[in-house]
Amino acid sequence: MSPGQAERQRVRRPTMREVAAVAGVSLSTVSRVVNGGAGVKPELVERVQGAVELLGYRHNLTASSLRRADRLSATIGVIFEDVSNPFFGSVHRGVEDVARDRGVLTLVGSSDEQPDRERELADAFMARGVDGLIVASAVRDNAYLLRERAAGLALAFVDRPPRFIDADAVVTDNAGGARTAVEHLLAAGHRRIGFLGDRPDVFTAAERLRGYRETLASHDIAEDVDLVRHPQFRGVDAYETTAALLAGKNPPTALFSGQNLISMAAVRAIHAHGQQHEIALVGFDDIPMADVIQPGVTVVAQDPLALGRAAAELLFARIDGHDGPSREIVVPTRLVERGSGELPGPG
Amino acid sequence: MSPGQAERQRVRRPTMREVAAVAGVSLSTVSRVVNGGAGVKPELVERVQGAVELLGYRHNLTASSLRRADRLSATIGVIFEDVSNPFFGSVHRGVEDVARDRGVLTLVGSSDEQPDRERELADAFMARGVDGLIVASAVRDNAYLLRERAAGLALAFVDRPPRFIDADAVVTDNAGGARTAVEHLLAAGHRRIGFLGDRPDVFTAAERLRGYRETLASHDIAEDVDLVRHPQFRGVDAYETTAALLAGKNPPTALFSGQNLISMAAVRAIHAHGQQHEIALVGFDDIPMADVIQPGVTVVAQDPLALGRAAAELLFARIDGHDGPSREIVVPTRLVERGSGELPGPG
DNA sequence: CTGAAAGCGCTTACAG
DNA sequence: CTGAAAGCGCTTACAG
Repeated sequence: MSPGQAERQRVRRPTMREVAAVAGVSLSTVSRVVNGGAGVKPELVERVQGAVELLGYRHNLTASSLRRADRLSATIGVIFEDVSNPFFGSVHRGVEDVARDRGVLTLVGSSDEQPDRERELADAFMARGVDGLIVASAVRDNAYLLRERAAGLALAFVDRPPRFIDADAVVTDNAGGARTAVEHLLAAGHRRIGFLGDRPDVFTAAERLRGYRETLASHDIAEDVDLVRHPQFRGVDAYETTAALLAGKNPPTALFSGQNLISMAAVRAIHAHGQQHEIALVGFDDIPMADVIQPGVTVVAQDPLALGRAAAELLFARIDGHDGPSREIVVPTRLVERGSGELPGPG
Repeated sequence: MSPGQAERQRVRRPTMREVAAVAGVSLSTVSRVVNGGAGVKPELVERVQGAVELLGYRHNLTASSLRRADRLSATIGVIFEDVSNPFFGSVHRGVEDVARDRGVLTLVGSSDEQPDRERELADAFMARGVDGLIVASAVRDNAYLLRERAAGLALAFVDRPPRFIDADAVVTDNAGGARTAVEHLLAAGHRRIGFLGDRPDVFTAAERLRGYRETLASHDIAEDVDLVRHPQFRGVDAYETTAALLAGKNPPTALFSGQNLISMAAVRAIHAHGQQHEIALVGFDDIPMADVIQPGVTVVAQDPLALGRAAAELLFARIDGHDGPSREIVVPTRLVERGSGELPGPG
């Protein structure tokens, strides 16, 4: 039996009061020393530090922030669709890097694109007294956050802008990136370009679809509704959706896939049917190993790290008391030509 | 100007005391209702709930857990090497899934494999009163956690076992997986098999190297130290290390790469030199799009989701008071043959 | 510069 | 079944 584990319930963590007793000073003095020691005689500082060392005292930030004037917990909450999606993994890292410089920790949760789950997470974060919330929102209406914000919660949206609430946001230039992608395929001579993307009630998907449509329209190409597909579930279903699209009677010669997991499935499907040197493809958002696949997968890359960093910076500005009008930062995309997007069309 | 943001400092969140006043009951009764309402007259429950609704009262878990007997914060801390590494993204998701079923939230941080950063994170989590810690540790000596555990912190190690502290752990069968990989390459006729892996002071790297060595020894193949390389930095440097290894005077005919990011770099280097159909490769840990690359990348796959889930389950058992001896769960690997590992050797 | 006292928002014996 | 009181571990006016 592990003695440490067995004693879990018995041993108590020393308190400031006990440190004070050992150091022979008052509770107030210990608090002052623990919080930086401003205006405390060096001799007392030393005595308190000795007692802290001796007892193994650890500051209780929970009790501290409950009593402190600013009420800050040095903790923020982050809501993503799925922490195991590499895109959000990088956004997460961007947030963490900025938060870390401020000594702030991040609570993270996955909504799985379910509104109820998103609200539950927001509630749970609030109950734990987070100073702010960064959210890649999956709901149609973010008004549920109005009351929280009024109660002092700082807010920043990332990847998708807020709806029915005025708040800071950092988004990728989705429509612009989609235009770049489709223009690129048109320039290679394609006219029948398929679109694969999330349901359009996801903001990013709607924007990318809009960019696709606008570009076709500006080239006087009538939209063929049969070429626009929305896989219900990512991964397997996107694979089948791609396969079905390519097996249709009048298939596209090129594809624009509007999300990283969908792109991976589409690439897989095209390769499975041996059409990787015939069907052109441009994906929105970069995918791993895209340069090693033959042909290389051309993408309109996002900058998820920058998204996360910018969102955290906007959030901390609010936490610091900035109360100017809401800001929206649009992060540009970058076309990365690797081969699949440069396959010539029939035109 | 956004009115909500401007009023951040002015509006206060209603307290239980205010709810009590509005409902015309005592603070105690409000507390009882908020915590489930056991033993409170239905009529009072209703009145309290009405006041809660009216005022928009939100429970303050921070204050609650400070006063509660169990002291539980319903929050755990998780330390990874890097949250943007897809492997840890999946481990994270496994942890979250189990925690979510219990209403527990996760604080997450990246250590970047730096011992100081790991200790800082552990301190920061402790200061915020987490109920337990799941850690993929990067330090040589985890004794720094002894005092925390004695003070009641539940502990579970994931991906790497604890050192100098007796605690629960969930690890992949690293040596066994490495043996499988190297046996597979030997069976294909290879005798000169290179090893690419993290520095051996990382536990997983040492274990995989051990599996590699044991397998060679069991086949009476003398180790060639020139074939064992430890890229200092992942990514770019692993690429160059691979290129240098293959460009040597007596290069290997096969590679065993001991980590996902290193495998990606190795695949990239092999392809860049057009040797993807000559140099066999088996990677430890699966990599994205491995099935689409030509030839497909053979790997010994881990199950990161299972690692995360199991670690969370061990942790919650401790949080629930289980005080049996420490347990170690070893998660098996799975060989996934895709082509690169089946390229024949000269033997 | 230091300490005694009040109180952050809540839970929990205790008495009625 | 309900309420008044004490107190979780800390910070912060306030007085000395």
